[in-house]
Amino acid sequence: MSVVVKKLKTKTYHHGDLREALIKAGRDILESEGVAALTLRACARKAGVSHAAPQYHFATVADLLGEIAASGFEDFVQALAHGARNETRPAARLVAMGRCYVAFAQTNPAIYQLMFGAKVPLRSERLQIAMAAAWFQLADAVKAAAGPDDVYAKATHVWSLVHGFSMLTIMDRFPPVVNEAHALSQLVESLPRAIGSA
Amino acid sequence: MSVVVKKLKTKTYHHGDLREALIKAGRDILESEGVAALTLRACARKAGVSHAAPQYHFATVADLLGEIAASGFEDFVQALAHGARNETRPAARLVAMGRCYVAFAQTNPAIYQLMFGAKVPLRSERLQIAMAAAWFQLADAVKAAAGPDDVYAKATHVWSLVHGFSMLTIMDRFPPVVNEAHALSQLVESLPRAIGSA
DNA sequence: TCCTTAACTTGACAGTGACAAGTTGGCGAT
DNA sequence: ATCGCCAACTTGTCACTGTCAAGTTAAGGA
Repeated sequence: MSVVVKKLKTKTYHHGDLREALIKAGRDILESEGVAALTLRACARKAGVSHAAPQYHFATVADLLGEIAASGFEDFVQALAHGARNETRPAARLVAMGRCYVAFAQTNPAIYQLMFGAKVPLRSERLQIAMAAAWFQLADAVKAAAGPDDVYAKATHVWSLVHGFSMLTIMDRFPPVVNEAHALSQLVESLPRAIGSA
Repeated sequence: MSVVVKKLKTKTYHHGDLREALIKAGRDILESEGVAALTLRACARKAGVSHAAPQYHFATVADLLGEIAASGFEDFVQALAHGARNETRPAARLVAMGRCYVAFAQTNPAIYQLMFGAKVPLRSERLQIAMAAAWFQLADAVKAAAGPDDVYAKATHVWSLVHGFSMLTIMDRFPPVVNEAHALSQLVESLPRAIGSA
């Protein structure tokens, strides 16, 4: 086994690469059991190590959660790019990106909740980079659709809108009178207009 | 003491009215120590009872949190009404309400996080009533400003926008390049336009 | 081959929510 | 008036959490 591990990784101590394995385990737990089950000891169990093993790689549980969230943000950035890849008109690109944003949140509610929840500190560098990438991707789409004037305020508007809708639907916070699919369409279609696009 | 209690409440057993005392204790903890410190046992300590006393009034910690959140929603509804009381023009009322919404969240981040967080279940009747009151207050303002067409989709839009902005600022999720005060002004001023108001 | 030390395990502790069993004291029935 | 019932509480315990401390293992350079 150590031979196999040696092949795959340079850092090949007892486990192989426990750090990444713990992050992967966390993502699996999130998907299968939800954010409430995402526990340091649960990650350790899933990775097949003792409950104190993570300590060596993550000073605190918050640090582990931060790295899991960072990995989620990386996927999120990919999803946003992928969702807008076919649209060439800037306004349509923005709409597609908005749709894609909400779709990611609704398809992966657990990781999305972690990413934007209070449990993860912002001190992870990997997290900050991935968050910034997501932000500037959105800001770029805004700039392309509405010009360089006041881009950040406009991007803040767009982000607030899609994030708010995503969270409220995930949490089931809208009353039954709301047709969420209809409201979503109205909402994303309004994005170019909201930022003063042509 | 039992005489005093008897005067104030009909349900005057050992404590007096532990149920409400626990909710009050929870709100105090939220304000002074934040949402992470809001624990069943912490509420019991603050109310001066044993750790298992809450069990009798709340089947589970989630039920207690739900009632605390409900009490927060009741204040929230008051704040929204109070914030818009001076504005007579429908569009200005909506803007004022939006500003007030964000102001409440930023002034009381802990209770706001609880109210819209994952820890509280929606099964509390008091919570549902207070949530519905907040929702319909906003929906009414929307209707007054933009007419009865598609009110719920428009209210969903407004709610998503102010909730998203509130949460993202509370959680400090915007990059430093964003001027939050400026973005907030742009955002709330856009509300009438966003719902097609005159 | 041995020795250092990174990477892990074991064990303990305080804190959590939940449950079970014992205690207290207010109030209705007599 | 007092007696007994039972709602409202306390005490004690359990499994689980994150964190720390101390012991163990094995990879890789000398």
